[in-house]
Amino acid sequence: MPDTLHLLESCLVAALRAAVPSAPADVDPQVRPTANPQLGDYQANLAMSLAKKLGQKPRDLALAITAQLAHTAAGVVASAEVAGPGFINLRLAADFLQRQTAAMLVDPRLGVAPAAQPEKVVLDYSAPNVAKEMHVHHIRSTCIGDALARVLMFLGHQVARQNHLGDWGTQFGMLLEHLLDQGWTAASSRPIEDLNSLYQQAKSRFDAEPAFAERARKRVVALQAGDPTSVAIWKALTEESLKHFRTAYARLGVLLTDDDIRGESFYNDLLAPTVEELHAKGLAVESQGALCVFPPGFLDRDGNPAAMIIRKSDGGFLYATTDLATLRHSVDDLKGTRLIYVTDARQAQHFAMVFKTAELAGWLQGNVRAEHVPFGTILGKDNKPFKTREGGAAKLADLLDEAEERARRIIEEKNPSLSADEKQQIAHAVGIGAVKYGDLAIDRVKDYVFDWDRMLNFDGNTAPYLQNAYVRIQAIFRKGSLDPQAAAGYPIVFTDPVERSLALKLLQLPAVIDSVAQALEPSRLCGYLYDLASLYHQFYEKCPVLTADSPAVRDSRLALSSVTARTLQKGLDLLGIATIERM
RNA sequence: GCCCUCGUAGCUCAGUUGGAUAGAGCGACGGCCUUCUAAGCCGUAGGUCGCAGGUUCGAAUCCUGCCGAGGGUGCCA
Repeated sequence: MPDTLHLLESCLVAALRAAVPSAPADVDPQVRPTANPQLGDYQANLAMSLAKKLGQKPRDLALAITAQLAHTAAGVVASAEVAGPGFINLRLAADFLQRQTAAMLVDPRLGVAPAAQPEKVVLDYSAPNVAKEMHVHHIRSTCIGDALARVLMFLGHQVARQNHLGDWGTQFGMLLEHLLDQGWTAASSRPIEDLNSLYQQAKSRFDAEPAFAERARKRVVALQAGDPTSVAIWKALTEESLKHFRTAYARLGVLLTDDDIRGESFYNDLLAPTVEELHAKGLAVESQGALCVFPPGFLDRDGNPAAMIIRKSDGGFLYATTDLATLRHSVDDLKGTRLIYVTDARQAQHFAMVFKTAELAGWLQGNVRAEHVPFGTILGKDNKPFKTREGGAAKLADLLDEAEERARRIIEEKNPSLSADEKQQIAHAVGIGAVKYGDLAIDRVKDYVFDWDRMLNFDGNTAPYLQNAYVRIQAIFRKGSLDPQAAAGYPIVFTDPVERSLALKLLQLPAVIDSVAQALEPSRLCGYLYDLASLYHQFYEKCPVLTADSPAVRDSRLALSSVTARTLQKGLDLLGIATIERM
C-alpha cells in the first residue's frame, strides 16, 4: 500500500511543478498533520517558505498550488483551502482513508515499508559492569537501546547488537587484588550480591591504602598480560556476573543474549595497534608521560587544548583507547555504516572527542557515521539521582520486584476473579511494561523523576493505558466469539467523526516509525501510541461494535478494532513491551 | 574560567526539527456504568513557554547576552 504521507507529498510537489514549472523537483512540501482537526487532516506549508524564492506572494502561490491539486491529488484530497499567510489545509477523501485503512488491516507490516536502503547498524547498549549488580540506572541504556534495535530491525536494517560489558581495566586490578588477599582461587565462587560488596571494599581500600592501590595497578598489567591466576579468577567473576545479567535481561524482556557480548576484554588485543596507528599518523603525542590525542575544538580547564589520554604513563589503556578500538572494529570487521552508542549524557564530550579523533585518523569517512545517543539521569522525588532510602545505589532487581508487586496489588483489587497464574502473568507484563514505558516515553536527553504513580497510572501516557486499550479490543472479539483475523477484508465505513480520526491516526504509523529511526527517539512512538489508544477509548465510548446498527457498520468497527489492536501490539512490541489478553 | 545539556500549568511531562488559539496526566471541582473491561469517557479551573534582545510572513522551537539547575573539563568509565 502507498504510504499516506508520501503520497500527499508527491501530490503537492506535482501540483507545485504544474503551477510553477521552474520550481525545483526536490523541494520539501512540508506536509504534516494539522494541530487543529477543525482546519483539516493535513497541512502543507511550502508556499510560505518558497514564495520569496519564486518571486510570488505566498497566498498567490498557495492558491496556484491548490488549483492544481484537483488534478494531482484526485481521489486522495477531497478539499484544499488556503488559510492565513499561505497554509494549504487538506481534507482527505473519506473513501481514500477507508481504503487505506482496509489495506493496512491486511498488510502484515501495517503499511510500514522496509527501508529503501538497508544499512548495517552497529548498536552499542546496556553495558553493565562485571562484578557489580545492575542498578536502576541501567534500565536507561538497556531499554532505549533495545527499542532502537527493534525499530531499526523492523525497518529492515541489519543490526549488530553490542553489549560492551565493563569487564576489563583498572577496577579489576583492585578487585582481583582484594580477592587474592582474601585467599581466593579460581574455584572460589560467590553470588553477585557478595561480589558487589567485595567490590565496594576493594574500592575503599584503593582510595585509602596507597600500597594496595599500587598492587592493584600492577594486577591490571598482569591481567592484561595473561597471568593465569588473574585470568582464572577474572573468568569466574565474569561467569557469575553473566548469570545475573541473563536473569535481568530475561525479566526485562530485552533481545540481548550472550552472542551480543563484546566486553572491553574483547578489544584487548586491538588496543596496542590502535595506539600505534594514531602515533604513526602523528595524531598521538606524549605529554606528561602519557600518550594523548588533542582533537581540535576542545579545551581543558586552563584553556589549553584538551587531552584525550589513550595510554597512561604506566602503559595501561583507558576507555578512550577501548572506544577507538571498538569503533575501528565496528567499521572494519562488522562493516557498519551507522554506529550508535547509547550511553549516559555525561559521556557526550568523550564521544565527541573519540569521533573527532576517528575522523582525523580516517576511520570514519564516506557514508559511515557515528552517533552518540545520550540520555539523562533518573532522579528521586528529591530531584537528586535515584537512591534507596538508605542512600545506596538502588538495585534494578529490587525495582522490578516492586513494580510487579504494585501491579499485582492493583490487579487483585480490580479483577480478583482471575486465576493466580493469570494474575502473576499480568502483573509481570504490566509492572515491567510500566517501568520500561516510563523510561522510554520521556524525551531521552532529559533527567526525569522516577514516580510510581505516573508509571502505573491507568490514565495518561503509560504502558497500562495502552495495554488496556488492547485488552478492551480483545474483550470485544472474545464476547462476540470472533477471531480478530476474521476482520481482515471487511470494508471500512465512517459513521462517526471519531472513526475517521482513528483511521487518520492509524495511517500515521509509518511516518512515526521513520521519525524514531532517524532521531533515535523512542518517545515519539510512545506519544503516537498514546494518541492512538486515546482515540480508541473515545471510539469505544461512542461506537458500539457488537451491537452496531447494521452488519456493515459492525464489520467496519470490527475491522477498525482489529487494525488498532495490531498497531498497539506492534508498537508496544517495538518498545519491548508485552500485550495481554485480560487485565 | 571554558564547553555541553536542561528550564513549558501547583506537580510530572508532551509539543511531529520554524507553523495557526501551547497540549496531556496527576491533584481540585462537576457529570457519565441494567448496555463490548468505569483499569474508561465528557466537562470546568489552572500559562509572561526562566529573563531580555535579535533573525522573519510566523519563535516554546533558531541566534546573542544574562539568571537558575545538572554535567564535563589528563592518567575511573
